Amino acid sequence: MSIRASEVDPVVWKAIAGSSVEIPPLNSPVYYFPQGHLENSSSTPIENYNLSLKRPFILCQLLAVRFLADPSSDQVFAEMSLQQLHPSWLRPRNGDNGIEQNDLFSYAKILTPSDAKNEGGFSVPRYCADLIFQGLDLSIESPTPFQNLVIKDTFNFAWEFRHVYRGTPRRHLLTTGWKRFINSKQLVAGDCVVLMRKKSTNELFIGIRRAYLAKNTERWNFPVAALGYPENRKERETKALSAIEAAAKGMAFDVVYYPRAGTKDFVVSAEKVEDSLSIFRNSNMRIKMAVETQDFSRKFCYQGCVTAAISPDGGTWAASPWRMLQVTWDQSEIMQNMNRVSPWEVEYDMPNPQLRPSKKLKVQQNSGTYICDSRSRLKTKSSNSPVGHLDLSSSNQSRFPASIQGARLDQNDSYHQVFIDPVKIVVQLEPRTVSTAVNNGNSHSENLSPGSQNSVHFCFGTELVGQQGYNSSKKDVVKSFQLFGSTIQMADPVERGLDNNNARRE
Amino acid sequence: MSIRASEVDPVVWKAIAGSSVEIPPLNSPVYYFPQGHLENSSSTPIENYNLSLKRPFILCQLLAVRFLADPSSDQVFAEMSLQQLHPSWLRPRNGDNGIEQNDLFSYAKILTPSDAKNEGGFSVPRYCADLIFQGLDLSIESPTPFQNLVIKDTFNFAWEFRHVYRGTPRRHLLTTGWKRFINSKQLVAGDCVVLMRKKSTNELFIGIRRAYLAKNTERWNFPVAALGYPENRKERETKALSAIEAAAKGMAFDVVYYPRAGTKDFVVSAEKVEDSLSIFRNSNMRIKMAVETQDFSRKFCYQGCVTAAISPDGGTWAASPWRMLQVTWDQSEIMQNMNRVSPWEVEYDMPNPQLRPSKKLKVQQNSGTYICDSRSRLKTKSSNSPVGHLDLSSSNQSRFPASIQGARLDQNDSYHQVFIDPVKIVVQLEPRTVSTAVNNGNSHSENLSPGSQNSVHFCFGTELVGQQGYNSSKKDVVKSFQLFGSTIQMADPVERGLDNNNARRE
DNA sequence: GTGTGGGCAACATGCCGACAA
DNA sequence: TTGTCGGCATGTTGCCCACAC
Repeated sequence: MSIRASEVDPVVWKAIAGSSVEIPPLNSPVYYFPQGHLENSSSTPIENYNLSLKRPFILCQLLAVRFLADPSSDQVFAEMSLQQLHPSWLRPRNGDNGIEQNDLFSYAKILTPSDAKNEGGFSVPRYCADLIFQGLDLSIESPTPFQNLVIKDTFNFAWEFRHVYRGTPRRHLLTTGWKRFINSKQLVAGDCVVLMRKKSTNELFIGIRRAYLAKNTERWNFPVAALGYPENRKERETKALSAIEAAAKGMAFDVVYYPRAGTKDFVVSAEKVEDSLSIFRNSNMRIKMAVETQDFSRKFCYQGCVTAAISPDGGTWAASPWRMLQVTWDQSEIMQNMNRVSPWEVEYDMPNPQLRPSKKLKVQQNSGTYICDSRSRLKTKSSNSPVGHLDLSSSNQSRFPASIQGARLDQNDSYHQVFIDPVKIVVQLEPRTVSTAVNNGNSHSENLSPGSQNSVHFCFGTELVGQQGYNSSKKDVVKSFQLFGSTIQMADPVERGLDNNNARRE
Repeated sequence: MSIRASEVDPVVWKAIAGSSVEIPPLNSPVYYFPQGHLENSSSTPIENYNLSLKRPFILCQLLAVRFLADPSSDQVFAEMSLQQLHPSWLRPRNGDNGIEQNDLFSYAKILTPSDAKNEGGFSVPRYCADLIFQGLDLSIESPTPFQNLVIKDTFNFAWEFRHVYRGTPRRHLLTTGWKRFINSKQLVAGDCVVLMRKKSTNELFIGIRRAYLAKNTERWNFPVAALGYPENRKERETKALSAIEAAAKGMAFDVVYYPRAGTKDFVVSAEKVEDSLSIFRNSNMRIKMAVETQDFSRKFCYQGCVTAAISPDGGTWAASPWRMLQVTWDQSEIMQNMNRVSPWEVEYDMPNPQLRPSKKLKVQQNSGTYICDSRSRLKTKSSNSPVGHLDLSSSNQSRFPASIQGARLDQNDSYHQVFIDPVKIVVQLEPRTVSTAVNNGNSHSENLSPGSQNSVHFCFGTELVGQQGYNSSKKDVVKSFQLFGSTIQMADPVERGLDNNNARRE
């Protein structure tokens, strides 16, 4: 596939991929989530894989990114080279992956039936014309002033369109050349075209993003070699599995990432993940999530309520934060397939802005030491313990004071215990003590008793870690492990029914 | 593929496949040539396979035939079920494989550029119209008398064509509907359409045979799933190889046969093969071969001269008669890719008709005993000797008197020795003594000396077998084996340069 | 401001006899 | 007899404005 794929200007790539896609900066530390990789590459449910991974996430360095487009489907995708990160290997940050510069205007429009009809042209919204076709001479006299535009696609193939500004009232239209374009690209109503103009050169670009929202429609018969075609799923799955295998061994590996509706970025900035996991949260906590509008040109914030944190209690994905949060959305009909999200996808509604960890605060706090970063990163790689898939050791507890300090600076001074029911595999969030922090006021389930459900304890926040570390007295029944700066306790399932406070700790 | 393939009326199938295709009668004994199977299924040169077969041909019984068409390419092909034949298993002959009945008129025409042009119609040759569209009312008054014809394709899909008889001078044309047909079938100039009418029902049929003569043209980009598409070659090759494996073990096996230019039938009537190999021949012998005209509706006889019999002197295909004869054709420019043919494909020019073994003579001779058949068939299966790929034993010499008698009745009383050069892998035919038979008069190379080339001796004719059998005195250097009623001597390569008569025999 | 429909002109398709090989 | 060409009728494409939401 690499042979056939074509390089795309990163800025153009990003505009086509959409605003919800985030490619971390080159050489930055990232978390690689095999679960997300499989979701993105395959149609097999995650549960059906029998992998043996030490942990469900791998801290990596993003060594290289290639921004590509698949000629057969005209869809953009990315290849990323990753390697498991050892802090001593960390290369100097070079934040430029090519898509940060702001040299591009872009406008996305979902094709209307009229746009996609075989006879007609393309109706250019006024805002789009002003933004992209700026500088056209519209004063040419009748009849039908027009000029031809040359717009390049992701393969640098130039398409010529006749642009007219006519009708009563006047409007912008692309006529001659448009039919050839939609036929050639096999576009139908509902697909999205992205019109772009590079500020510096005034070059015009056009990209397309097909409407793959409904997976089981006939649209999947379209020869989208790299995307949904069943024949290629197997191949992609195989690739993903061998990437995971290489990743687990610490070898450098390549992943292919297809931005498309329904799947998430599985290579996520380490900072983002750690921030999200170090933030205080509780059950029924109000959250919001920015979701792309249908034409993915803008984002819209949906609000909802965390009802549970769900994670398998065993197997490969045990205690994985991937899609950990179960959310009930206020507009549940719109957000039907968004019920499971990962912590770094959402923002927390904090009435008191002081409670929201800001990047600036973070930077101050970490200046010179990267306390928070090193804390969790060490956890993901320091363990040689063969017990299970995650670090189940307390070998890093000597670092906790630093992490506690870091957390305190974050003002996450309250902590919560999370109880996993090993049968339902549901983690219940329950607020515990509140020390210095102001509660967010939405925890109306504060007294909800997990009573009969506790067996594995997820502990968010950091004070708990310290307390656990120093308060633990019993052994051998409960396993504890480190997850992103939290100590996680795994109780023996037979202990189910015990009061939380009686859950044994190591 | 079988799932997608569609059954075709055997008579229609045969008309589309062409006159050079011969499917032996059901339950009849046939020879299966793995070489030919690979040629038909794959593009890999035969030499590159590393197979271990006891012999390069397998006597089988044709258990079943399915006449099919591939929906994606609209090409006909056949599936045959075969099983290695033990005489005791021979089922009663039931000669009806469905394609012997003569209930069909057919006419084939290669599409002209005008026929295939997107604008025009199809010009129906007068003979075709008389034969196929017989009974049309051509007396309808002007302007443009016409009537619509319904013609079914190989999938029983009915196409409607407007037939007109017009122009000055008058001619038959298919107009409306024709364009849709050629576009739908993706026909181009050079492809062939076969028009058919069933006599009994007056139903009309249409089949197509694509012009795959030039293999490395763009035409191979056409999605001919079952035929030339590289992706499917591998699959077909794998199927062929597993069929060969099963065949070698004596298990029943299925083969898929694609009639197409450049490859030959690889399941051939046993009688035909045996007849061809028991016929007297010599170097520079005049032969003729019936080759289909380009529209494969008729045959044309080309004449030529056998210059050599070529066969590998070792390996899987040692001494295989498949494409054994090297021929120089009188019209060499037309017959460019026909330089290698199998003996059963050609006829021998015999000025004296008494010398030509006729079927009637054969039947008389074999009545009740099938001497000739059982002779060669036993040879192909009687050996348990592990020495090499063919029978290298003399264990059947007790049967030779019968075979000699059979051969004598065939009046093949002269014999010839064939010398294989183990380096050039070329078998030279040389006439030896002529006893009762009249020479064909073309053997102007009678005195050509193979001198320095002899090492393996192919002996055609049967008297030689007897002579060899009784004259041999030396051992251990030369291996001899039975091939279709001939004893074949393999000399040690180091013996090259010896006079033929000194070649050691077992 | 923008989607859709009807009118209509320009264009493409494909049927025709003429002609020639 | 039949392949191909130019002519021309017919059907289709796609540009245009009007109108509606």
